Amino acid sequence: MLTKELSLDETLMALSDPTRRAILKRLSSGEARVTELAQPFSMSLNAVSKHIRVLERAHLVRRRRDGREHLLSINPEPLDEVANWIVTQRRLWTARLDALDELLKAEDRAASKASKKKGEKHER
Amino acid sequence: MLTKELSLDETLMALSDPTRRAILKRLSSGEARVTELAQPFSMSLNAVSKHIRVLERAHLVRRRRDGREHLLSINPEPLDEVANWIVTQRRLWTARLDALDELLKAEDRAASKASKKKGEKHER
DNA sequence: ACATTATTCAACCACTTGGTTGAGTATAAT
DNA sequence: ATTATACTCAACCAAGTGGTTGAATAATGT
Repeated sequence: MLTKELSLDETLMALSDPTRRAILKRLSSGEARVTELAQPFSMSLNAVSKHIRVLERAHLVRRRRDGREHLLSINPEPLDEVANWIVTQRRLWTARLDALDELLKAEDRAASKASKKKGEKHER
Repeated sequence: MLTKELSLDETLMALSDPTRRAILKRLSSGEARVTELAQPFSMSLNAVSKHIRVLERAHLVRRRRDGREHLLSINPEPLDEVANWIVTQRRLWTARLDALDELLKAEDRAASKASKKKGEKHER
C-alpha cells in the first residue's frame, strides 16, 4: 500500500486553493516545469513555486530534477483518501437524512389520510 | 438545482480541519446543539462556535433556532460538488498515467528485446 | 570566462486562522 | 425579580497563508 503518512488535513488544505487546483489540472496532461506551470498565472514565479511546495508537502505532486529543470508530475494517491472519506461520510449523512425523509413521508401519508383535504401545503 | 454560490474553495477549506470533520461526523447521527457539539473537545465553547460558523459559511451545516438553543444539522449538498471534482480530476489523471504506463511497458518490451542483457537498470 | 536560464531561499508584508478571555443578549427556571 | 443557561460578539494573540522582492545556487549557452 505504501501509504506513508497521507494526511487528510494537508490534502484538503492543499486542494482548497484555486491556483493549486489549476496547477493540478494543468499537470493532468503531463509533466511540466515550474516556469511552464507559472506562465498562465499573473502572480510571480516565486508564488507558484510556493504553491508547488504545498502540493508536494501533501504528496499531490512529485518532483523529478533533470539538470536545472524541475519536472513536476501528479500523484493521484491522496485523492483516494479524500474520495474515500467523502463517500463514507456522505453515505452516513444521507442514510440518516433518507431515514428522516421516509419518516416524514410516512407522516405525510398518515396526515393526508387523517385530514382528507387536498391542496394542503407541507413545510419546507 | 438551488445551487447558491457553492464554492469549492470554501468547502474544501472547511473540511481541512479535523475538529470540523469530527463535528460533521457527530452531526451525521442527527441534530445537535452547540454545547453538545463542543462537549467532546478540549477547546472552549467559543472555539467550537467559530468552527460551526465556518461550516455554516461553507453551507455544510444549517442552523435552526429553538428558543435559546441553536440546533445544527448537516447539509450534504456541497459534498457532491467536491466528490464531483475529485472523480473528474482523478479520471483525467489516471487516464494520463495509465497511458504513460502502457508506453513504458511497451518501451520495456522493446528495450529488453533490443539489449538482450539481463540486470540492466532503468532510471528511476 | 561570462551571461542567461531555471529554480530555490530568505526576509518581509497584509490578511486569515484557530485559539483564548471577557462581556453582552436572549431565553428559561426558581 | 433574580439567577442560570445557551449562545454570540468583540478584542486580542500566535502561527500560518499567499503574495511580494532581492539575492543565492546551479546548470546551460556563447
